[in-house]
This record gives sequence, C-alpha cells and structure tokens, in this order.
Amino acid sequence: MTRAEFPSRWHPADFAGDPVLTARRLLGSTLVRTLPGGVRLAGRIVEAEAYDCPRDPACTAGRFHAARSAEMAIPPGHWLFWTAHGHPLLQVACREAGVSASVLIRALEPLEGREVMLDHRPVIRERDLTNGPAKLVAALGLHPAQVSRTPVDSAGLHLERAPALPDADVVTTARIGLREGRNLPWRFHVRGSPWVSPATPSMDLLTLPD
DNA sequence: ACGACGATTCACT
DNA sequence: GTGAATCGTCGTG
Repeated sequence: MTRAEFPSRWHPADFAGDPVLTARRLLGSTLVRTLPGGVRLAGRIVEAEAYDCPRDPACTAGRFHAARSAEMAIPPGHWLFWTAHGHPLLQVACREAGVSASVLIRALEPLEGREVMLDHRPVIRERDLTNGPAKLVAALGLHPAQVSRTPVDSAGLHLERAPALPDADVVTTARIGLREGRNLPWRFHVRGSPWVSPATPSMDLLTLPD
C-alpha cells in the first residue's frame, strides 16, 4: 500500500520548508483535479509565487495576514485559498501550522480535460484558459469549501512531481499585483511559455536589487 | 453596521 | 495602457 506511485506525487511533508525554494521547485510539476466520475483535469505549473511572513513586506506592513487566523492554522502541504477582489486563489501552505507562508499557483499549461475546462471557463483565445491564478481555479472547477485544508496528495486534487527544471528554463521576477514587497524576486515562470499570466513581459525586465 | 482595500479579471481606447 | 467591476476580509464606530 505504501509503495511509490508513478508518477510520484508531492506529499505534505515536501512543503515544510522555505516557500521561495518550493515555488521554484514546483515549476514543471502537474496539478491534477480528479472529478467525482474519474475524469482528470490536469495542467503543468508554469508560474508560481512565494509568500513568507513575517519577513515578507507584502504581509507584515499590512495588517492583512495577521488576522487571517483560519489560513495561518493550515498545516504545511495542505491546500488553501486566498481571496482577492472576490476571486479565490489556490495556494499550498508551507513551513508549519500557525505560520503564514505559502506558494501561490499562478498559471498552468493545460494538459488533460481541455473540453471540460473550457466548459467551466469559456474563453475565445485558448491561451486565456488558465493563464492567471483565479482563471485556473475556475477552469478546474475548484470550490474553496470543498478543497481548502485538504492535503496536496488528496484524491480530488493532487500534484505529480516532475524533475526540477534547469535554471536556464526558469525566469525569476518580482511578484505581481503588490504594493509592498516588489523588490523580492519571489515569482518564477517557465521561460518562453505562452501559458504564463499576461503581466509577464514587463516584469521580465524588472531590475532587482541584491 | 459601514467603509476601505486588494496576492484579479475584463472591456475598453 | 487605463479603468471599472467585484466581494470577502478587516478595522473602526
């Protein structure tokens, strides 16, 4: 029963460390949603960001994370949803329970279940299907109440591990949509992928302090 | 109870 | 590129 499955899955214990390293390492892995009937919706992770309180200005300066006790209580390796502008965003809790650290999955390259995803989220241009954090949640038909707080190797939503991408295939940039913490290079995406979020081009050229 | 504020998206110009 | 919609969360009264 405990023999390794192939392809191997990410397990909760894999998220006990630094969310920045984890976000980088997650690129290339596959996010799989298995519908009740057994149909698989899957996408390759091509963009991810890290959040890491309290050293993260995006959290501390703001009173934001501090009071979201429900999110902070989530143990590492479990799914959670941050909401912004009314949209639920899929993340994985990192470090340890009680600490607000996480990886935000920002974009996918659709691999399986394209028809169903298009049904969930009708779009004109195919590339708009999953090229944003709230878009991929909609395309996969994820509902926070059902998924939040479940482990990353759950039957309904799990992660299939891929070999780490070489540095040459990864672009590191500042995070998107923040006021504070813009100087931190905590966003990663697959170089040249047409499936990353539209905000990418300008961010690529951003100069980061050392 | 009320108002301000986004870890976004969409429709425009 | 600019601006509006949107709604749950959080701070204040």
